[in-house]
Amino acid sequence: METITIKDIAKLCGVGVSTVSRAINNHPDINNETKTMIINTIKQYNYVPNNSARNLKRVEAKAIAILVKGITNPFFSSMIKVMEEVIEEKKYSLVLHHVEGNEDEVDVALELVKEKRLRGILFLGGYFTHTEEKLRQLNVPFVISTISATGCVEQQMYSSVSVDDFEESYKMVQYLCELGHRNIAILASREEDRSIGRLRLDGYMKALSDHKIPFRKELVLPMDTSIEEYSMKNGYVVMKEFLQKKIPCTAVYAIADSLAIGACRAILESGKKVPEDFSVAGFDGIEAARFYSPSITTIEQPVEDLARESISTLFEMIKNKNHHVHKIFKANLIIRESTGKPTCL
Amino acid sequence: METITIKDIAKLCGVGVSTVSRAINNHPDINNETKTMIINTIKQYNYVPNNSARNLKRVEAKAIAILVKGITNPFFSSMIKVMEEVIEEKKYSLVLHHVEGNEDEVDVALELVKEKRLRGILFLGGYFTHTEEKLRQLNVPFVISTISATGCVEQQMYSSVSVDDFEESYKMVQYLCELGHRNIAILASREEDRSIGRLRLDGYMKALSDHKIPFRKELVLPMDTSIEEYSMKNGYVVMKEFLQKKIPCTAVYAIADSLAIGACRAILESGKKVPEDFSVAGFDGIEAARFYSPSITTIEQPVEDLARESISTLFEMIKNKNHHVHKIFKANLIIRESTGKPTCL
DNA sequence: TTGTAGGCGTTATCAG
DNA sequence: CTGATAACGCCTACAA
Repeated sequence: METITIKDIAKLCGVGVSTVSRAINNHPDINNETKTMIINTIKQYNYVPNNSARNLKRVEAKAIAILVKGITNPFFSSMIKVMEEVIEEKKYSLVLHHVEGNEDEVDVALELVKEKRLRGILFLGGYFTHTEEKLRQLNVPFVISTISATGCVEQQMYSSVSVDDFEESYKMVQYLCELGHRNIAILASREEDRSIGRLRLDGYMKALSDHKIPFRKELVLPMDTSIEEYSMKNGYVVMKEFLQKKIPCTAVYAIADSLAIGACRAILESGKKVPEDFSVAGFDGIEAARFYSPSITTIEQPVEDLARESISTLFEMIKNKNHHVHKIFKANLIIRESTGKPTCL
Repeated sequence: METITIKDIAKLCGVGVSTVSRAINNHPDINNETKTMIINTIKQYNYVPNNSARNLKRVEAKAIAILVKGITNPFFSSMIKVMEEVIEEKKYSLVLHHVEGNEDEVDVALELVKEKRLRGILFLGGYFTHTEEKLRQLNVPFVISTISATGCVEQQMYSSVSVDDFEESYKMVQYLCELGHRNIAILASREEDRSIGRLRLDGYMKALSDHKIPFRKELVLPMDTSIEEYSMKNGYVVMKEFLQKKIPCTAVYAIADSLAIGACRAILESGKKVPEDFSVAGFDGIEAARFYSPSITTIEQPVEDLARESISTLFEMIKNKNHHVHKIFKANLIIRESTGKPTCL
């Protein structure tokens, strides 16, 4: 019961291996009868072609990969779902690959390109601060989705699709300011973060300054590095600690919905109410924010648009190597129950 | 700038390919100087070995795969995290592979085994109603995690690790009964479900009957098949529809926390309260259930135990082909804010 | 310690 | 329409 190969099938059918190959791959030049005959024996003997051998030989597969850093993120899940559909429509095969926290997504990509003969790559999540040299090695088209192009590398090399994290963050904080809040805490990312977390923090700072509200460091609450990033628990723990300090504050803006939910819980447990005592706002527009109670005011990213545009941009790049775009989508401020005017003016 | 291979490196270094291979794979029989020299040129030319070629040649890699059906499920995410750690400790490499909704997990496994020369497989999620014949083809050890062994195939072929879905479900419904509830609705899976959804429903029915409560079909609310299974939205929509019927009912038991959260929201929006008007309970013990407000009473699956036992069982099977176990863990009933005595007796 | 040669399972090329 | 046969890129005897 050793592994059965294409040769075995060929022998069994009394034909050459190339004929079997043709049968498997739906090649046109093959007699219909021999084909069905071959297919039958394949079924009978449960023959499964070896993908490694295929990939090795094939010049270029019609395959693209999605590299996801942070598969837990429910926001990515919905993006992937849409992408899967589109890729299938295009008759491409999809390699969905998860990048672990300590891996370098570009290194992973480099390997995968060789292994699977990819035509293109889609990066989802991660920080994406890579040297130009490294990106250049990746000689297939790629688009960075969901991460604002921070402009640290040459933009002619790739495409990106995202919302304007700075701008949208500004929008949210502006909304809070206009409600009358002046002491707005922000649940932010770790201080070293140079990616979206940073941009969202910058948006917060700009909005404050435009509303003549002095920036106060003690209202910036970075995530706890000992707990999983962007988790509800992280928001909960950080908020709990903040509440103990009794720093005057009427609103909390979390740079992710999950953090906002955790923060709400911490507030409620401290005997305070949302939005009466604290307004709480999030970012992303995940399902849980909508069903939480109170439902969470958030910036809803246009998942469907982001996903579709990412994919179609990638296909465009595959067709035309010199094509590249940096597309920014508008997100929506969705006002829900968790925010309101400050009561304790 | 064509793809660079091991031959190129060999030529560049003025050595044979085997020497390069030895350098790459940390073989002992190699001069240290030549080795560092080779490693350097590899770095300089950004050479990356082709995994397809490697897999093709390798007899058996130290690799195991996790096949996940339903990567969205936050419960699986936490399991995977633990498994990753353990696998790394054991110096095995992990192939994490996502099975799409319409794919057959065993077919996928069959391909992967050949492609990657796997030593073992771990199945997470899915329904797992496969013919014995098909499972037999899979001639590497595998363990089914999280899914109760339904006993429809010979149990000597594989191992399984899970909680007793029937028993735990019974526990929850019993708790609700003992609180005094007699009209308990269940948010269940689709009717055709023969897997955990069915077992949890059976546990519900048994508990009712043991408490002399007649089973009433109108209190069984199957998920909406047009919406994603086990999503908050599904729970929300189904519950909303149920509430409109005004069927007498004081408690809702959802077979997943996500459904419970959606249901809570529907109840709250209808102007009723949890737990005063409706007690709501879930199953799984996901993070969101803990941070929701009201926090959700649930059956918490022992994630860490399940994950560790799954992996160690698999390694045991790899060592000893005849080894197999069907391990059942106890889960914990966690009583939180969403349940209480019925007020409208 | 190092190099040469053969083969892993496919597909592509090119004669028949 | 079909069948040899040569790659694909790497690893591993085996010989040196």
